[in-house]
Order: sequence, then structure tokens, then C-alpha cells
Amino acid sequence: MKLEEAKKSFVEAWGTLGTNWGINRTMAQIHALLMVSEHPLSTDEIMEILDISRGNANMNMRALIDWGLAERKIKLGERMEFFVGEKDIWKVAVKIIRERRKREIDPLRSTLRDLKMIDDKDEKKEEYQRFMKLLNDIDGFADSADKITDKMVLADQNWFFGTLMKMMIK
Amino acid sequence: MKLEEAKKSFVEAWGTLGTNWGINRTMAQIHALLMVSEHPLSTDEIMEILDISRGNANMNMRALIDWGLAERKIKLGERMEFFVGEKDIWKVAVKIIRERRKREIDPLRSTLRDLKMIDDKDEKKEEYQRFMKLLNDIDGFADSADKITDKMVLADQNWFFGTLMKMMIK
DNA sequence: AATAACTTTCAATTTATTTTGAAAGTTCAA
DNA sequence: TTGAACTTTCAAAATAAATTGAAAGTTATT
Repeated sequence: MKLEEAKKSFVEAWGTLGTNWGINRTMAQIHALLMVSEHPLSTDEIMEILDISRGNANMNMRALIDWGLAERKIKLGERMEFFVGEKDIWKVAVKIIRERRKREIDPLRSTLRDLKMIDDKDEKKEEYQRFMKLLNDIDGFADSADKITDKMVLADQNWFFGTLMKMMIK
Repeated sequence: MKLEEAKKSFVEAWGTLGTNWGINRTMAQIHALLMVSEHPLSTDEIMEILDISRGNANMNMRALIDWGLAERKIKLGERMEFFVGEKDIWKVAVKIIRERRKREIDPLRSTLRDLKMIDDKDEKKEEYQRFMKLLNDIDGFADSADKITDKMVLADQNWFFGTLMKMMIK
């Protein structure tokens, strides 16, 4: 396999993976392309390489910037915008986790809070208790997950995995 | 809010959440329904409560069993099958993580291995090195993630979050 | 072996998501 | 202030995913 082929496969594989992580295929492919690219790319280059429309390129580029997975890079003397992708895989993971938390965990916890406002506490005592326990368990789990991701955001990869690993082997 | 309403909202909320975790809405709703149900449910009850077709109920029920999130429960003297859902939220999380790993991380790593077979190593030395580093970084990250999920599968919730938390506060 | 009581399958349909591309918007240089 | 160079929007089209429901399959009972 040649380097260029390998890069192409990588872009495709990353695109497929992305769809499992709340990132649509094109968005993930653009990100992959920026990761393996030696230079910042323009919208036109991205359109050309991935064979997608301008609208699609633009919308997904914006989403990537929104997620913190890419940023604009202005070249002096050029009107056109260029983009660079976040290449540090730890940072990529942290940004995705952060974004997912914002979109999933936070709304879930807010729903759980609402659900706890049940006003027929007295009736069906047992059933009420069991339901309440479930809600509390889920919320407790979400809380732990929240705290761990907080640490991840602050920690650096080596500390996080290195220290974590060491203590887990015990 | 009344208990029954709260349960209904819970089923809906869990359905929405599920779609973000590789579980389709109906599958997640059935699971939620089984979690909040006081008794094992039959396919007919599930169809009735969630207002879905038999085919849909059957396929998603099978997927839940496949994931280990529900199991069949035969009642003596009854032809009909009943189902119970996994209610321990830690176990639920572990099963989902396991399944996702099978479907995402494993294929990714196998792709990465293929991509490393580049045969024009000599040309474009720098570019080759950078691409290789990216692949290795991703693989290393996946490896750590793998190891942590291995531990999760074996550990119990209190040990996992409790001990983890303590050491993270440091 | 026939029938009743169920479960499973899958082609067709419905619903949801993504993509396109042309039109509208913006910014800059002359 | 105009127009060229670029970016953004969004309704319509294309694609993908989930759902239906009737037909086929299975198993237990008589």
C-alpha cells in the first residue's frame, strides 16, 4: 500500500467511526483529512478531495469548528480561508466527550430531576420506591461519569491513562 | 406528576438517549419499559404499551437479548414468552460499552493495522513519519480505552468509581 | 396429523438524516 | 459604490434507517 492510499483509507475509516460518535460521515471525513494533511486546506480543496458540495463542506466545517476540532487559519494576503484540524488524539477525544456530555448527559439529568417530582408519593409505596431508586441510580452514575470527564478535560493523557492504569493493575 | 406519567416520560427520555448510544429509539424504549415494569412483560403488552408493531417489538427484543440487556422468562404453564430487563445501571453501562467496543473499537484497530502496511517507507520520509505517528497515537489511545473497559467489565461499580474518584481528587 | 398459539422474517412503506446547489449574503479592493 | 471573490443559507432531492404487517415458520396440544 502506498502512503496516499493509506491516507485515503484512513479518511474513510474515520468517517465510518465518526457516525458512531455523533459526528456525521462527512464531518468526520473532513476532520480525518485535516489530520493527515500536511498543510491547511481551503474549502475548495476539501470539496475537491472528498467530492462533496460547497454547502456540505461549509456546514460540516462550521460544525467542526464549533466542536473545537478544527480552526480557521488566515493566510496573509489571501482572501480564502484555510482550515487546520486538531491532531492530538487525546484532545480530539476530550472535545468529543465534552460535546456529547453537553448534548446527552446534561439533558438526561435535567429530565431526571423533573421526573423526581412525583406527587403521589403515598400510593403504591413499593413501586414508588423502586422507581425512585432507578432514577437515583442513573443520576448517581451520570454524576460519576461527569466527574471523570471533568478530570479528563483537565488532565493530560499520560497522567490520565498512565496513573489510572498503574492503579488498576494493583 | 403522577407515577405513571413519570414512568412514561422516563421511557420516552431513555428512548431519546439511546439513539445517541447505538441503540435505536424503540429498542431503548423497550428496555426502559422493562426497567420500570414491576412484572415481566409479553410481546403483546410491549406492543400495546409502546404502540408498535409485532415485527418491530420482536426484532428489538431480540437485539436487547443479544446485547444482554434483557432476557426471556418462561412462565410455567404458559406458551407465551415474557421478558425482563437488566435493571442494574452499572451492568447496563458495561453491556453497552462492551457492545460498542465490539462494533467500533475492534474494527478500527484492525483497520489501523492494515494501514500500517505502507511499502513506500523511504519516500517522503517526514510525511510518512507523521502519518505513522498519528496511527500509533490512535492505536495507543484505543488500547488504553480497551484496557479500561476490560477493568470495568470485571470491576464493580463502587470499586470502579469509588477508588477512581479518590485517586483523582489527590 | 391437524390445528391453535404463538414467534420470526422480510419486502414495502414510512420517517429521519444528509447532501446538493443555486441564490442570497458578506467583505474587500479598486 | 461597484463588482469580484468568497461564504452562508436553506428548500428540495437523495440516501439511510426504522417500522409495519401479512405471510411463513415453529412448537405444543388434541
